[in-house]
Amino acid sequence: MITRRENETTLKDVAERAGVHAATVSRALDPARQHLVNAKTREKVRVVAEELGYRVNTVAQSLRKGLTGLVGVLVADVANPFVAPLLRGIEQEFRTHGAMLIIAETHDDSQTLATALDNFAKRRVDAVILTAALQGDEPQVRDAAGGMPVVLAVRTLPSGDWPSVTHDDVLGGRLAAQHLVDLGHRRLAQLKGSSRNSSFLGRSTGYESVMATTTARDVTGDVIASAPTVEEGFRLTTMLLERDEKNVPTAIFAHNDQLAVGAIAAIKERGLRCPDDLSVVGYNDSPLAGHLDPPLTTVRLPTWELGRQAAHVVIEILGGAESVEPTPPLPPELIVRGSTAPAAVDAELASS
Amino acid sequence: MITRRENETTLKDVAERAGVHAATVSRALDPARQHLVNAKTREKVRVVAEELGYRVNTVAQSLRKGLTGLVGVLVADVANPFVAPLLRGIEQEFRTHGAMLIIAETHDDSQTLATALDNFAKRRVDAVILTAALQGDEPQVRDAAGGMPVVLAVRTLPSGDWPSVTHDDVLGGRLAAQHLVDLGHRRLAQLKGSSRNSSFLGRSTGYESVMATTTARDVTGDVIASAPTVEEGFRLTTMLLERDEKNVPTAIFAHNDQLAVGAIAAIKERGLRCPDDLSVVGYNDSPLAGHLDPPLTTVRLPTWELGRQAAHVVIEILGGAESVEPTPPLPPELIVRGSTAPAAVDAELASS
DNA sequence: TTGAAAGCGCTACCAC
DNA sequence: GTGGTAGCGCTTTCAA
Repeated sequence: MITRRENETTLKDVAERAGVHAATVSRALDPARQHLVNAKTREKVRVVAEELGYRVNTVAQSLRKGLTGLVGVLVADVANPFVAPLLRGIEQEFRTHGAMLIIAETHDDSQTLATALDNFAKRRVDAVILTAALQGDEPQVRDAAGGMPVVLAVRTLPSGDWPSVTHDDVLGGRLAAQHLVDLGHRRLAQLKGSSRNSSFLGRSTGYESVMATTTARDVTGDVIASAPTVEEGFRLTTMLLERDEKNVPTAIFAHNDQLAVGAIAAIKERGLRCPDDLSVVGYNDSPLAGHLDPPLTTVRLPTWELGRQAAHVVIEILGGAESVEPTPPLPPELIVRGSTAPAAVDAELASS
Repeated sequence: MITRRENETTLKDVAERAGVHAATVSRALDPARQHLVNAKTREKVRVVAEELGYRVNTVAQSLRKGLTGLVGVLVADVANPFVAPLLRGIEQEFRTHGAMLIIAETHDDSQTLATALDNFAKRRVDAVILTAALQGDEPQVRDAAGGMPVVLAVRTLPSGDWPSVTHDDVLGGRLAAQHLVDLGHRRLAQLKGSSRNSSFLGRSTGYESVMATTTARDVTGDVIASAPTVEEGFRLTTMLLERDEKNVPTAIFAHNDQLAVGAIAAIKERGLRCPDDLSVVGYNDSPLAGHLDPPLTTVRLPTWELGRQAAHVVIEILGGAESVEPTPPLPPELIVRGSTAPAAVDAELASS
């Protein structure tokens, strides 16, 4: 049996002790309405409230106002390194508005996503920031969201039904591919994440757009990581390295740092060296990326800023904005470190 | 102006359409009370509720029941690598109870901690899991917590006023120190975090208990990291290496992986090698620790399990348990990798 | 400037 | 097995 909290000081208690009506206390304590109250009364109320250790009951307030000051944030995986800065950005932006964040994870499962959204809806969160949308989730989001405002962050959805704030993953993919091509690599491959995830899809698109305009070959084939993990990076790279020589890449663009780390491990395992034999580019600039062996060349994202912008869009919507201006995708930055190097003299090239 | 949500389907709407009383709908829809309702009525209500897309209003429910199903989790820093598994453990344990987590950060600032607790209290969370307590925060916690149950996790407080679930940091410190001593190191040093943080304090205690029983020397001195970051690890280690030769350690126990990474960077910067010249042990087994250069020897914590246990204690308290049995500290595990090696033949030793 | 009354949506209790 | 009533703690009219 769960026991309910007892003996809480209520508005009425304060009112009685201060010798005024509850409504007056309510007004006196609300910064937005204190001016309606006589300065003396206001002070009296403040003092009594203090004495009694009064604390508003946000639950009652929410019921009455129809607003909870709660924003639901849905992430695929709290352990993902970009989640922390994202949450910080969101929190920062909401801090002045007194909103708090309620967080749930989807683990990239549509059913879990639907359930989480439903829970948010029952709790009457004022809005949802959804960072875990996968292509195909539209019906779940539409149904479960009901009347709640939803803002897509990090990952977007093709339908365009919801405002979204994203990184420019196409640019990130281009930056990575161009860097490798510029280093003289002639056979490149991607370690791709699921294309239902718009971030990964964008990275592929960017990479491919570069490959389309060079004479370097894309030897990726149709490999896709079943999950963007170190283990998958290792497995897929091992497969790439086992191909006949003409189809082994000399440079790999991994869709995130974990895949990249797995790739490097596979390269070493095979007795090859990174970057001497193969170059590897990661994505996300995870916390210790610069201290890996070798230090990882990767793409850095302004995720904190993205969080702020997503929160800002929410604030606009809640403020009654008819339509929010589309936010341009935030540009990433290539961080060149030790895992990429000029291509070794290449048989294919030499024979031409 | 913030607009309030309109046109929500309420219990009453469902009741009218189903031709029954609201109270009946309430009973029919609550798994715990459906048995009080005639099967036919129950089904009828279910169907109508479905049709109308009815969703309980948890806010009203909470007000009435005096229970929100919300648990506040206070962390020092969401980016800390152990936060993710901790949250998962907590969430996992609460999932069946339908509770959700509301999260706030303290950045190790007492004022921020007090404010966050106050916000939790206003929102009438059912309990707080506090992972960010620092020695000296007792008054803030006592005041701000008011009537809320508080469970200390990860970090504990000397006063013993609150139940707490922790890792066995003393053991962790001993494991690290013993490992280095066993490798033959004769001059060891710690990279210590603030002793107001019980985790760091425990690690020191463990380390010192080992040092007290060997002939190896502790050359730590009174250096303490102002923050447990890579930069501080670098700065402090540089200082250690600049000392006269007899006081330069050949092995370093860093209170977390970031400090360890900074230490390794400083060692390299000075033209020395890890582990050939100096061994380094970290703490936490951060995600990419095994892929650093060199792979980091570190202490792994069962943080997921800790989260589960903390949540479990909360559930017991909410269940009305008079007193909860103290939870024994969870044992960590030493993960030996490449950053530690036998001590080089030592001048001090050779001359003896 | 303050008070009184109503009601947000729900559930506990008591009648029937 | 079901209905009625009251009330959780607050804010918002409206009236004085």
